[in-house]
Amino acid sequence: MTEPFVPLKLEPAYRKVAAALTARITEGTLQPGDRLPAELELARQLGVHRSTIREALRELESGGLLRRERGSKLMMVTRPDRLAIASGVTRALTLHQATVAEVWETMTLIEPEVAELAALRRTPETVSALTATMADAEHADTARAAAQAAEFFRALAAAAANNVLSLSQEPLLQLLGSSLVRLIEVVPQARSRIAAAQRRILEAVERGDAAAARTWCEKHIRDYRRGFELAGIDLGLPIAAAGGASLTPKTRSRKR
Amino acid sequence: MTEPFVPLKLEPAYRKVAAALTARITEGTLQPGDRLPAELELARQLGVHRSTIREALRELESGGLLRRERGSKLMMVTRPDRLAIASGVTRALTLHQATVAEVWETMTLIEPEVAELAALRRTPETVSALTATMADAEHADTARAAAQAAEFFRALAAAAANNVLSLSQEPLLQLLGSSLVRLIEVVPQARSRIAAAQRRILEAVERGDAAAARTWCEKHIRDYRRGFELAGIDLGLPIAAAGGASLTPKTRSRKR
DNA sequence: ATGGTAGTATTGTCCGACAATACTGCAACC
DNA sequence: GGTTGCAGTATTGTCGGACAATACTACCAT
Repeated sequence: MTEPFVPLKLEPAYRKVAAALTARITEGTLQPGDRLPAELELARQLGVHRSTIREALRELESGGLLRRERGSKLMMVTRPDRLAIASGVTRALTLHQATVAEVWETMTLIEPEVAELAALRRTPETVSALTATMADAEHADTARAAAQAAEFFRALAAAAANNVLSLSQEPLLQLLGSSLVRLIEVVPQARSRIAAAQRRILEAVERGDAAAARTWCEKHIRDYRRGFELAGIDLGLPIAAAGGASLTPKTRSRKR
Repeated sequence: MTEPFVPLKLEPAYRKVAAALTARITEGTLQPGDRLPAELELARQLGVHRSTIREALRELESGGLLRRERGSKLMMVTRPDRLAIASGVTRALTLHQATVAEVWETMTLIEPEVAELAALRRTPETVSALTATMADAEHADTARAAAQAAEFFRALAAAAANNVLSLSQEPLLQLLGSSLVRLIEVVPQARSRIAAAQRRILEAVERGDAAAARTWCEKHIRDYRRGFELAGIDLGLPIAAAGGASLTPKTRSRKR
C-alpha cells in the first residue's frame, strides 16, 4: 500500500502573503513600475497584521521584485536587475565551492559563442558601447583594470543581443573578479595582452567577421588560463580561496 | 569641481542585520549545518527588536541561506540549493520577457559541450544515473515526459562534473518546461524522437565518444527547435506567453 | 530501556505605540 | 507666475509586549 499520510505542509502566513504578491506580479496584475499599496492597506486587504506583511515584503525585496526608489516611501514593483540576480547565484556558487577551473571552463564555452553572435548582430550602438569599454584598458589601478575586463565581456554580450546569455555570463564575471585582480597584480604583461586580445575581438566584431571574433575570443580565454597558472592560482581551488589568497599573498608564501 | 555631496545612504536596521548574518555565513564563521541562535537571543546580541531580526531572517531565507529542516524550530544555515537559486533566475528572466529563441540559443551553446564533457568524464555512477533517467522516456503523461527530458539534461550535466555548468543550465530547463509540455502535447512523434536522441547521446557517453556525444546532442537540440516550430510556438515570444498559453488556453480566451 | 508527562523554549502572529520623514495643499512672497 | 515656507497627513522603521501552538527536554513510572 502507498503511504496513507504525507507530511502536510502548513505554510506560515508571511509566506502565503509573499506567494500571493509574487503571483500578482508574475501574472501581470502588478506591473513593473506600479506602486504597492501602503503596508497598513495591504494588511487590511489581506487580513493579517502589518508585521506579517512586512516579513513578506522583505522576501520579495530580496528577490528583486520590489524596490524603493531613492527617497520614496512606497515600494515599487520592479524587474529584478541583472547584477542583483547574478550576485545571488555568485554567492551560491561560492558556498558550493565552485572552482576556478569550473568557472573558467564555462567561460570557455560561452564567450566565444558570445563573440560570434556579437559579430553577427552588432549595431552601431553596441559597437560604440563596446569601443567605449576600451577606455579603461591597461588602467594602472589593478581593480579598475580587472573591472574593465569584465565590462568588455558585458558589452560583448549586449552586442550579442541575448538577455539569457548576458545573465548566464554575469555570475561568471563576478566570480572570476578576484582571481582576475590577482592575475593582473602578479603577471606584468597581463594588461597589454588582455588589451591586445580585446582589440582583436573588437575589430572582428566591427567588421562582422564572426569566425575571427570566435577564434580570437577562444585565444583570449585560453590566455586567461595561462595567466592564472602564471599567477600561481590553483585552478582546482574554490573561488573564494583563490580570491582570498590574492589579498594576503605575502603571508601565504612566508613559511608557516 | 566634482559634486560636493553624494546621496548618503542610510540602511535600515533590518538590512544591516541581514548583511551581518550574510557576512558570517560567507566568511565561514557560520557554516552550513550550523543552527542559528533563537530570535530573541539574536535580538539581544545585536541590540535590536525581535521583529527586526525576523525581517532580516526572511531576507536570508528567501536567498536560500537559511532553511528550517522539517519539523524543527531553529533555523539552519544551509547552502542554497540548485533548484531554489535557479528559480529566482527563472523568474527574473520571465519578467524580463526572455524569448524562447534566446533560451533555445543558449541551450544550443551549452548542451553539446555538456554532452562532450560528460563523455570525457563519465563514471560508472553518473552513467547509471543517466541510464536511470531513461525509465520515464516516452511516458504517456505529458508533464511526466517533459520532466524526463529535463531530467536527462540534469543527469548529463552531472556526468560532466561541473557545478557551474549544472547551475547555469538549470534556469534554461525550467524556462523551457512549459514550452516542452506544449511541444509533446501537440507533436505526436515528439516522444519517440526525443527518446531516440537521448539513447544516441547516452550510448556515445557510455563508450566515451566525446565527438559523437556532441554531435548527437547538437542534433537533439536542433530537433527541439523544429519541434517548437511544428507545435506552433512562436520563438520570438516571451517564455511566459508561450508556456502560459499551453497551460490555460481555454480560460485565457474567455478572460473578460 | 521504554514510554508517558509536565515544564520550558521558540516560533508565528497579533496589538499597539511612536519618531522620523515623505507627500500635499495652501498661504505668502519675490 | 513661480518660488518658498509651513502646517497637517500618511507611511515607514523600530520598538515594547502579549499569547497560542508546538518542538525540545528532563524527569518519572513501568
